[in-house]
Amino acid sequence: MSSPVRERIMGRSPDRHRAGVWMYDATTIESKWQDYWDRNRTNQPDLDAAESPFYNLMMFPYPSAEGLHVGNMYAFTGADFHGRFQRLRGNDVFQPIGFDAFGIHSENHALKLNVHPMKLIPSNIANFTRQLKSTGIMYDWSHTVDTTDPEYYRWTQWIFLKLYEAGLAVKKEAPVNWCPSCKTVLANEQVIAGECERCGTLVTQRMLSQWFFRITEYTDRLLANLDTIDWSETTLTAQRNWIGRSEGAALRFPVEGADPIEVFTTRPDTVFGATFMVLAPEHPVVDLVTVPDQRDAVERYRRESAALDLKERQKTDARTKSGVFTGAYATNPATGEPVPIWIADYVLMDYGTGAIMAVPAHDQRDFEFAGEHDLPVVPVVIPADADVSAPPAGEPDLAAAYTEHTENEVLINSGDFSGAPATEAAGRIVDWLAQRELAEATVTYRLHDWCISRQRYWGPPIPIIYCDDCGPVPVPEDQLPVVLPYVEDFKPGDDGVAPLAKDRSFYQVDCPTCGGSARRETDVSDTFLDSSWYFLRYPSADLSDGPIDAERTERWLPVNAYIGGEEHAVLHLLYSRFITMVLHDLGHLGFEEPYRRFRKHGLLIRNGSKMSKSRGNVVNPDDYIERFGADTFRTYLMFLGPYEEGGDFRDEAILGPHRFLSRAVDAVETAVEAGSEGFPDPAVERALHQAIRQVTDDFARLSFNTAIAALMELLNELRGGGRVPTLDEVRPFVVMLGPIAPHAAEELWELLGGAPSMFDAATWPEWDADKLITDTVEVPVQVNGKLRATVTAVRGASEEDLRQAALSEEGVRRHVEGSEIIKTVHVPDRLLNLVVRTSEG
RNA sequence: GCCGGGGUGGCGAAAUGGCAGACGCGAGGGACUUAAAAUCCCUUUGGAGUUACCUCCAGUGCGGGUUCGAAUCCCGCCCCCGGCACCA
Repeated sequence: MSSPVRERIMGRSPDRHRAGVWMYDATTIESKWQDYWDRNRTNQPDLDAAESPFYNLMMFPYPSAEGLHVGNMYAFTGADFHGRFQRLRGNDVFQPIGFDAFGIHSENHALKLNVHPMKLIPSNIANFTRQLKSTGIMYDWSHTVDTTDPEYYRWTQWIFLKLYEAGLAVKKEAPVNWCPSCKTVLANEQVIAGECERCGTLVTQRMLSQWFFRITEYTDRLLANLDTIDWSETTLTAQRNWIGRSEGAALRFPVEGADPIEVFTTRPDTVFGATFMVLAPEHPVVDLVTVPDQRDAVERYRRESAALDLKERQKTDARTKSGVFTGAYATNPATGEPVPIWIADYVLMDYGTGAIMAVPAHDQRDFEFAGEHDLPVVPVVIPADADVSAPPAGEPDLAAAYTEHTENEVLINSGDFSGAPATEAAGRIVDWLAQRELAEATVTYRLHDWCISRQRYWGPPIPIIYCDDCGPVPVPEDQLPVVLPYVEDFKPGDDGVAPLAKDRSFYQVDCPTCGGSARRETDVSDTFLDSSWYFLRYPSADLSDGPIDAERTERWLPVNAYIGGEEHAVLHLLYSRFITMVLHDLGHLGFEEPYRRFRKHGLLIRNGSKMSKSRGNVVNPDDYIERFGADTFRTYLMFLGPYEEGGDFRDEAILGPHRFLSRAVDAVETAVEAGSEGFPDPAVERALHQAIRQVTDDFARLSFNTAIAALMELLNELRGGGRVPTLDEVRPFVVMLGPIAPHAAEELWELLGGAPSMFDAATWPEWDADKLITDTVEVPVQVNGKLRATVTAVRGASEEDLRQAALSEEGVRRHVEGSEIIKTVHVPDRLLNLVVRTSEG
């Protein structure tokens, strides 16, 4: 009762009944070990000499003013379980953290609070740091990254210059997504269903001169390399879909007064059914071909569609497709027939060639358009089993004309190709047209170049100077960083001019080349550029004369394990792959894929929807950590459900993990008091080895909920029937508890006489296959696949022995009597199934 | 509409071709206690029959199929969640 051991751990304090539940003194233990780790640099691997480096990365947070929320912590805790597991397995684990603190997100928040981001961000970071340190996550705080630190973004700017030198950063006038509320350009990836990702405002289109990274130069590699990296399958699929490779053909439709109009199609086999063409309203050919009579109507339509915001343009009822005839005709390259040229806003200028051949019989949208504007519909593909000899004639039946593309189709109404299978005809038609230079096989991608210009304040200035005489001049490397100046009025203007354009002392400079008067670029770069290389910086965060140290990078990268949210599957994860590839090609990196392994974690659900700030259902972890301790909260979060699928946050369930840890402490304390050693009980020893096998496998595949369940089961076994476990029994248990509840595990490890820190001293237990084997096994016996009995048999018992044992069971006999056993299925030591047929039946 | 992930007790879940519901929450009962809390023990899918014990039937969103055997594999639906969306 009052043994020194108990005094020591529990302190016999009134605190033992916290949260209405008995518990060990988590507060004291957790601060004790956090101090210990800090003082002894426990979490700082030797970056220059580690022999078994393991880079365990998690997605760094944006430090919001609300602080760390449980969703962040869920992500980090899973990654920490994995990192600590790797550490106990003998690896030198580098697990850094940082802050993605630039960007519209932060800036908007500063605007809302009316606090300058240069004041707000540091205090947010301080708060995040405090919270993160309370979670017991194994961060190396000596190598953090803050993207707003000039010593960091100096190298972000350096990367821009490298791309510029390589011709991969170009300025071009382009229609861009414009958010009227955020007053800035958005990348396609930031437009969600026609709305701004940040504020939900409807996005409009504008023409602006912008800096683009030519990521489209890398599409093939970005796609092909996906087959070589070990990532969550769903993430790979998301990236493949985003890159959006589609194979097809470019077909040219000759037209008078202009070059032939090129279209892209994935179905060249349907070209005989192309009865009209549709161009995007902005398409340059429109000006050349529109007949005088139609000019007014065309101009009006163009103005109308330009004024529509994206959302409006997209949600237009599909059955009322607007459009205007240009009065001009092109020639269908296959039929030689004239086809009318229309413009319509359902054709997008920035996909394919901005023009389509319309095949109304076989495309839903073209069909609707034809119906709306009374255009001819000619079916050219029918199922192979349909009646080819009787093609539809006379008035086209619009409702019937539309057919889905299916396998086993053949062509009709297609000249010499009629009767040919559609898939095969596609290639032949392209070849046939190619002979007359009217077609070629091509590939089109959905992926666009990456617009990195932002007409905002809170980002790294783009390091370019415009000189009247020399043109755009890159800022010389030795003049980096181009420091973001303090600007009192950092609000964006709605004229598309960045806040920095109001600061003459910033933009007025001499040309670095000719010395003449020049003007700095006043746009800043996209936040995704900041985060596209942060993981490269971590190991070299203490380096000031370069972005990365070659030797350290060689030792630690590529990243061994990256864990993060699926929401970044197509943004950050694509951009960072691209930047890594470019730096590789420019000779700065020895690898071209940044993350060897990526696993997405699931979403935390609360009240039926995902936990996010925009849904207002976020939970702050501070209260839980204070009431139950970080160890309990960590265990609870990972016990909710499968880590890769997410979980339902219901806090009443936290008592389970809480009791588990309290019982674990109690078990080790009683073991130390009793002081017994060895493995006196074979059943318990077997349970221990089973648990080691299960927990080891589960940690390796991030199945944390089942790993915790296995340890709970083991603990129940160790304490079953009031049993006092031995020291040898609890030792491996404590080690396996390490990744889950590191503070408690350290305390118990020390109590067991181990040298701190356990993460240096302890080794992960091994399971012994011999110890798992029992002399006898319980074999389920089925009759016709239904369980009828379980028989105890010696391991490796023969089918005949099992059969005899089974037939002596009352429950089996009842179902076999009066029937004939026609077959026996025997899975050694696992199952016996007797298949019977009723004799009288 | 398209892509991805799901649907199993009152709840979170486990089991990936071989004993469905491990582990935990909640609930009910009991022990301890003056009492409460905490702790410990038992019960907990539904139905039926026998009530020491146990037996039978049904059951993993719905309908089919493959198999000696299906939550798991195949086909066709329905519903929920997340993402994308006139992508030619």
